[in-house]
Amino acid sequence: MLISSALEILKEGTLQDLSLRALARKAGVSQTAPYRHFEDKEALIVVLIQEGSMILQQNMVAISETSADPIEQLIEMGVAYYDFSQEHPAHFRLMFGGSLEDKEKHAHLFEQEKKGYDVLQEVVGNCLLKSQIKDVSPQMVRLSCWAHVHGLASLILNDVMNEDVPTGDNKRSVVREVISFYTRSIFDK
Amino acid sequence: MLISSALEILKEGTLQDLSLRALARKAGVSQTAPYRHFEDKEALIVVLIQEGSMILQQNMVAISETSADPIEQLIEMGVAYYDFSQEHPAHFRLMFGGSLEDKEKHAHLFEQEKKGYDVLQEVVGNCLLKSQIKDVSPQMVRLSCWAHVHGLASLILNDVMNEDVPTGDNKRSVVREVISFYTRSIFDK
DNA sequence: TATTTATATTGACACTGTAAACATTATTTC
DNA sequence: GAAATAATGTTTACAGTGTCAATATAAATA
Repeated sequence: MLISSALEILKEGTLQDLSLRALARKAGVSQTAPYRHFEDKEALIVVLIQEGSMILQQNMVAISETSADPIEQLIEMGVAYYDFSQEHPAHFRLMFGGSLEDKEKHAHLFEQEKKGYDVLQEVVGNCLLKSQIKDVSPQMVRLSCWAHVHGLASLILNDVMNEDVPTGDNKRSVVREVISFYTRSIFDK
Repeated sequence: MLISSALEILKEGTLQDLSLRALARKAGVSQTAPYRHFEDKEALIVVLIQEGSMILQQNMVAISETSADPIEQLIEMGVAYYDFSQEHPAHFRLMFGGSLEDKEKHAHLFEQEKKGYDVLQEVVGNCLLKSQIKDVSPQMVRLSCWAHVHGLASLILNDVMNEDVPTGDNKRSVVREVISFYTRSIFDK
């Protein structure tokens, strides 16, 4: 299918390397055939973003149900966010890399994102309740949480932190350690 | 000059819209003339990244000298990082958006980045000293700090957090608030 | 001045997005 | 089943792109 071909291309290349014509070639079809399925290239990207938002949101919800402790939930959601960035790097980059021209036009895309965001809201709220922190707005805290985990995922995905992040398998355990450190620092008293 | 023209184009467009030919047109010169100045498009991007790294590093160092308290330093450095992302969005995206094919080939680019990173290292080290935190690796903490601020800057730059981040001028004060909240949570006992 | 070097130009090739006109196939409706 | 309709595909074409090769000119140097 066209979409899976697109992901295949993005697996080892950037947005630049993704072309509707290459997709057509992969499908063994004429160059303009994909235009019967996507109005233009942006429409293809939109579909990919939708797909990615769906996967991410599902992962986050699923993870949030594996523990009763909100702080544990938050940590695992963070790790799940990182896992998503590693398992679906193309989706991740499209979703958060500013791939679209005018966000206004595609506001509906963020509906899905907002759902995952609401889950985060709830968990963060529970963490705050449990830890008797006052005088902070829950929105501010969830922004901080998301930013922390998002930055971690972004930096690692783009190979920016080679110095502090080891290569290979223990990368993930370092990520868990950092997220855990952050979360406990914020909420444990 | 070619570079400033490039930045002008990137000001209202993505990497896709930056073309050597458009640069040539802006300079009123033939389409292939820019190839006397840049071996290829990637070489242009490399120069832009170098420039960005320089600016960012200078800003960070300058800011770190305006206070004696390491925690204040760290907060101001975070805000400076955010300011950079807003004042030089094109540079920021190129530097951290995975614009280059093979990072290996351009390892020298990260020398500059490492310098800013060393400054961060030092400030974080001082924060840890002051706050008598034990049992954590300074590298892990600086990774967390950078990730937090980088995520914040990235999300805002890419319009992802419209819900929690107000539009306009008070955006910056929210950013300062979040960074301050984070830093104090981590280091103030 | 003569020679090297830096810069610019023209022309070409293989890509890309995308539009228009046309052809084929599949699906639905009678 | 036959006819009409919708979905899909093809060919051709245009403008824009990165980039190379060959050529010309201007600037700097010997």
